[in-house]
Amino acid sequence: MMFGFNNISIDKKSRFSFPAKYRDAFINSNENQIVITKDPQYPALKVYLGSEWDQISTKLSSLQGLDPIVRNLQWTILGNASVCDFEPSGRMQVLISADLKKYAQIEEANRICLIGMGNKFEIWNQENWEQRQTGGSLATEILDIVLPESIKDMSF
Amino acid sequence: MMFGFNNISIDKKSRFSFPAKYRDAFINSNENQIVITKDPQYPALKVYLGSEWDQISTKLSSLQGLDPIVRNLQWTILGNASVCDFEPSGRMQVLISADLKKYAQIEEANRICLIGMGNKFEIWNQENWEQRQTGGSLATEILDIVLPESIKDMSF
DNA sequence: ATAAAAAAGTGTTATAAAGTGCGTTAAAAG
DNA sequence: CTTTTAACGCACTTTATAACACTTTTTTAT
Repeated sequence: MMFGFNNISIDKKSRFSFPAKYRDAFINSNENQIVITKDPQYPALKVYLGSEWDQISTKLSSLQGLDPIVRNLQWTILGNASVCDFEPSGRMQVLISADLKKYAQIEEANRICLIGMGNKFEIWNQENWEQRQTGGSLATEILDIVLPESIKDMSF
Repeated sequence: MMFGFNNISIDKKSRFSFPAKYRDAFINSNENQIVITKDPQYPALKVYLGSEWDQISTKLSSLQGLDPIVRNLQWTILGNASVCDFEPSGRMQVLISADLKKYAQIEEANRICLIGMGNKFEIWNQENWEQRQTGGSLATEILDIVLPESIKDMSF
């Protein structure tokens, strides 16, 4: 399990490296892939370990896509996923694509917030994160989703 | 069980050590990890033993994150947790990260209040603690949370 | 269509900062 | 007075990041 707040840098080529404290967790769970995709509610990114992603993506893609909310979630989460090969014993570096950077509004910044949420991470633009944590609301956030039964038990 | 009030020092590298009186309790419960995170209501920190943390974090991360109140709690508690390896037979020293120090308003102080609450501890800035104990209210405290059913039975 | 140039991606190294461990001194407790 | 505990200082280790070099891919111009 990976927890905690990290303010880290992204280099000129849009790479960041996971803090060393997560290395053991990655090695123990034997991960060699990392998936970055859009957060469906906020201007932020989700980062899943390969095994976790397999479960989520399998379940999500099997749902009935005629429901508009489900379809939207499928588009957002599945349709923007970027799979990165990942070497836990190495530098644990990953690239953030231009699209995802744009979505999370971290285009010109060289720092991001990487938030360990247990079985996944979130990536935030620093200003957005601070605003959100101090109670401010963000222009693009989507809160009033009425969830269909099929995904009420899923957590992304 | 660990109880009682302690006024202790933090060194230049932001480490503190648990008072020796808690050593037996740590050894008996066979803990080798300590988790420090934000208190969701007050400008203070919570300190959990590893086993206690496992329960809380597992439950909290399994909840439906599309609910904004749940998501906020997940951010605060999971997203700020700092897991420290911990040797109960040794110096019982742990590091407080810069972020957590800032949250608890203990940035420049070299003393903190460590309060044993049974199965967890709290860490307070001394002035805040005194003010709180004498009935004063604190600027950043958040009291008016309406909890969803899913977390009404949890205690943090 | 081909070659040159530019851009994007990958990997390595060096250095400053952050974190860790341990011995010594000072203070408190028995 | 002796023993234990807390606080401090120092040295060592690890980590993060910026800078640089190289490779691959894409774009541009002839």
